[in-house]
Amino acid sequence: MRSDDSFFNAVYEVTLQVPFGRVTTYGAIAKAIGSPGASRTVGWALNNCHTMGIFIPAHRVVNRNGILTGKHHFRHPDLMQELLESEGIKVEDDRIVNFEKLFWDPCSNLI
DNA sequence: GGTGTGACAATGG
DNA sequence: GCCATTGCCACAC
Repeated sequence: MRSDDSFFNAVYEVTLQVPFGRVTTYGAIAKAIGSPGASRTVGWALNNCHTMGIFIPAHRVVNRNGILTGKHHFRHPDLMQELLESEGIKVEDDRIVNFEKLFWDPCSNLI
């Protein structure tokens, strides 16, 4: 930390800016922060987010297939689906329903 | 400074 | 159309 947390911070910023009831992908976030190939590192950053002691709506972040890959990394595996359903997003078989419609591109909606 | 890993993505068979 | 492999970038040891 404190070395190049700009990358991590960028990931958190984008993730926090995901609108209510919307979801995005690791690749989209990576691209939005200027590293389209760092999709894996995005997940890494989110994993460190809880290590830092801050909360990130990672439940809105899924892989390009719309699958809740990292749900198991939450405090409770079901919490991810709970939050998504609470936002009006339907999750079936750990997958986002109407993922294409709910997909939010930070690069297009960035302020 | 090199190696391994990590919640992915894209391509090939 | 699905399974397996490689590639990306950044961080931890």
